[in-house]
Amino acid sequence: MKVSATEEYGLRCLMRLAVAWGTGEFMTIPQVARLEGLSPQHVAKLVSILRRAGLVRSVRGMNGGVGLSRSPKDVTMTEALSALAGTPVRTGPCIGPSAAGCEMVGTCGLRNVWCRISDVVTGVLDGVTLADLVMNGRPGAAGLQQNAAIEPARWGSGTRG
Amino acid sequence: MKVSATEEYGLRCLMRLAVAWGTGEFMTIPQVARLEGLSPQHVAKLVSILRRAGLVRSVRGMNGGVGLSRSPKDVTMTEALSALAGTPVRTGPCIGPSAAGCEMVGTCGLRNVWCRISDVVTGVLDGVTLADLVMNGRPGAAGLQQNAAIEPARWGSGTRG
DNA sequence: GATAATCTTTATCCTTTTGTCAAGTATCGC
DNA sequence: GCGATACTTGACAAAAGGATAAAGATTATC
Repeated sequence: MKVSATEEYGLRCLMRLAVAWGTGEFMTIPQVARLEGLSPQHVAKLVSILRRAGLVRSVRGMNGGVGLSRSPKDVTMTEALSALAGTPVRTGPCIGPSAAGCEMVGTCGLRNVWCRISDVVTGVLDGVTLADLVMNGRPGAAGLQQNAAIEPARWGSGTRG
Repeated sequence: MKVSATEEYGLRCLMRLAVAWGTGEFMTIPQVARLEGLSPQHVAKLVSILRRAGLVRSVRGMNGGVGLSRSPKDVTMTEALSALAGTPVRTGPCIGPSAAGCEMVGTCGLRNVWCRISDVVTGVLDGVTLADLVMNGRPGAAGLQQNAAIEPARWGSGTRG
């Protein structure tokens, strides 16, 4: 069971935008890329996925940028992962060639476990918002804000969207 | 977050062997392959992983076969998935190129969530044995035994290992 | 000892996932 | 309008994971 790179990096980008939401609102893709150590094109691809899912808004042209389309407090990890991977937890029950011939549908013990796991994981993810991620449930979030300040958004005073 | 094919099929093979443990003890790789709709070579590879991990025992030569090395009641899904994938849950916290430059180690909200998820998933997996998987927690396991009877093990009377 | 049945191992191919490149489109400021 | 800045998109390359093929090693039976 594994978290894909797209999920991990996509969430990290969302966290950066969540920090920016509290400071200068929008960031540019190169800024996010630099902070995360990724190429701008890579971040652009992740952002485009998130934009199509409605989690991120973008403004093209000079002084453009990307930002969350709503408050970090209103975006759960379940939503974020669903956007990035289609569904937060992709388990069997019957993947691959044996699916068609699986004579155990409905009574499959393995399937039952996958369902339980999906439930408990979704339970955790539902309870965590982007705001929680950034605040980390404790005052340590100051460290995050510091990082954001390295490359402050330039449009802090503008109203956007 | 996703369960890999190796994990899914590996567990299914273990379930077949768990059923055989209660009937004729050992099965051949082609038998397991036929029941699961996989190629014998593919099953052989999965079995070899499980064998190296100590979960499966094999006997070469004529009348050989593969079987669990201990009772299905003593093998948890945590063990099985650890054998098949190195660790039951592979999440970040810091995967890929941004790992080295991650300035948030220790205070990373995302990492904390991954840890919580790993904990709850492991909690479920620890509580499920191969015997539970096969019995499905209810009397329906009869269906499984029927399937096993399609290709019964031939060495039911022999003592092995 | 020869043969057939069976597991073992290595190499190879295919598919999916990741990541990059390059061309395109939109906006602002002059 | 022109150029600089930024996002958008589709094609492509690299890497990882999944599946197959083929040759090898081992054992029971005759």
